[in-house]
Amino acid sequence: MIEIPASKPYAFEASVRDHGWIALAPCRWIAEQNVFQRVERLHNGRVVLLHITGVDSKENVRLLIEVQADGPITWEEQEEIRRKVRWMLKLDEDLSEFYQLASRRNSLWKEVGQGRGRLLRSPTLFEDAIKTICTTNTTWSQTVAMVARLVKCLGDPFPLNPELRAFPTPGQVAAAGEKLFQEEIRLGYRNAYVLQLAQEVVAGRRDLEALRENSLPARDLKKTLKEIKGVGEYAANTLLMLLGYYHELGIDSEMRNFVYRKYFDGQATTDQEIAAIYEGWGQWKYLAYWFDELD
DNA sequence: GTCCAGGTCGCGC
DNA sequence: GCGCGACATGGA
Repeated sequence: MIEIPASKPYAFEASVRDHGWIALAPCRWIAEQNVFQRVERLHNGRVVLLHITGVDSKENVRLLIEVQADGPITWEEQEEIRRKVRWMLKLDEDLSEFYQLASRRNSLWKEVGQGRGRLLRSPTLFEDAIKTICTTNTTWSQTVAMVARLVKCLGDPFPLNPELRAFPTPGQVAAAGEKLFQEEIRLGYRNAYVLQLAQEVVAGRRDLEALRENSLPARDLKKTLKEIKGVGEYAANTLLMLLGYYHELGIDSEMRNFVYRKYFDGQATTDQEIAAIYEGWGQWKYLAYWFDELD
């Protein structure tokens, strides 16, 4: 059992579930046990099953990670799991300013300040980029199905239960031919985008994971993200959000419909007017959107 | 059959 | 910069 202390406020269950990402393979929420499950392929190729749960105590929240594997876990493997879980759960992000802004709002926002907002993300930007591409111009149920097929067809199996599979590596995606994508994985016209991205990463022409290191200003980061085929304005801002930059909204049909209903009496408006709604949130606009609700 | 869903690309202007 | 049609897939 690996243990990670998270400082309060931190609402484990809400944080993990507030973003739809929990529904995308190889992640799963096990409701009966309050457990976040994920199949993870470690750097050395070993596939393990993680069961993560949060235990509330006075001083902090203890995250307990149960690792199932086909044998003992080495110290290096433990450290990799620790690092990946910290990243997925965004434990190192400082949300205090967001909470401060929320506390000035009405009581609906009070709960947000109780430790929500650490939206779930994937261990790699490669995985999040593909998942984000799979949310564009489709329905959520199809996104879930697309990602499930990608994992099922290409991911490495968990040895103790081969039906559970890890998210495929760039190499595994790149090695899958167009035919397999067309006949089995069926991402529609996104097949070509996902394949191209994987090929670029494998060829060393695109270092996605370097973008996770906070070394670029948000502006350059966004420009780099939009160079990915299939990533436009919405997807780039969504990836920026996952990377911890919330200053721009990822405006999609879902957000438009929500804002029209809540703020414009159901009437359609421009994206500029949508942005104006969240202007007061400064650097936290996109995060605020996630917790805005119809009264 | 038609429309469209948590958009983006490539084109012409 | 902006407007527009095309785009795979599957459900209503």
